Amino acid sequence: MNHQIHLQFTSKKDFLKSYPTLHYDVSGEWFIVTTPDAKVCALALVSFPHSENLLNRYQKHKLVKTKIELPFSLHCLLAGTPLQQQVWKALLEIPKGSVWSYQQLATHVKKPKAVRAIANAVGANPISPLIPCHRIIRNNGLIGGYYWGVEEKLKLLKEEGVNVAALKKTFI
DNA sequence: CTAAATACTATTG
DNA sequence: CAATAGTATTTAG
Repeated sequence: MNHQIHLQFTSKKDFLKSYPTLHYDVSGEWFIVTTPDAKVCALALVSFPHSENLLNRYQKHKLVKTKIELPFSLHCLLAGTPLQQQVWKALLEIPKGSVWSYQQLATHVKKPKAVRAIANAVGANPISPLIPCHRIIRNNGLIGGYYWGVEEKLKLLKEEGVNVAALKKTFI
């Protein structure tokens, strides 16, 4: 997945106003939602357990099944609350191979006590394949939740060279 | 506006 | 360990 990523943020309200209609399709292993002008709004693996839930999120929009091909350069348009946008941007700054706790992430966005809300924002991100949300773990070394399952999360971390065993010192 | 919910954390027993 | 209260923010009603 060596795509080039352009991120663009918008509020949910504006998003609905600007794009009452969305396109979606399954392209290869990707389940993909875009705007009519080919900006990616959501991306998930088709193996995603609740891929219909993803569409649920856009229930206020008109959803049209269209043939979509995944371009090399991804222009993403993410609709979210200010906090979510902040969190998602911060996630992209996490260097490969390192893991952050929710606490660190919260501190990074200057809201050290909002960990719980931050966790919410992390989980709400619609393009988990692009945003390294798997690099976030709980403070005590436990692996928190993951949309695609904890196993997948661990696998991704391992591939990035993270010493997973050291993380779960108190786990299992 | 209010109440419920949260992919968390720190503090108890 | 487990239960619980506490925290900030989003969502739903």
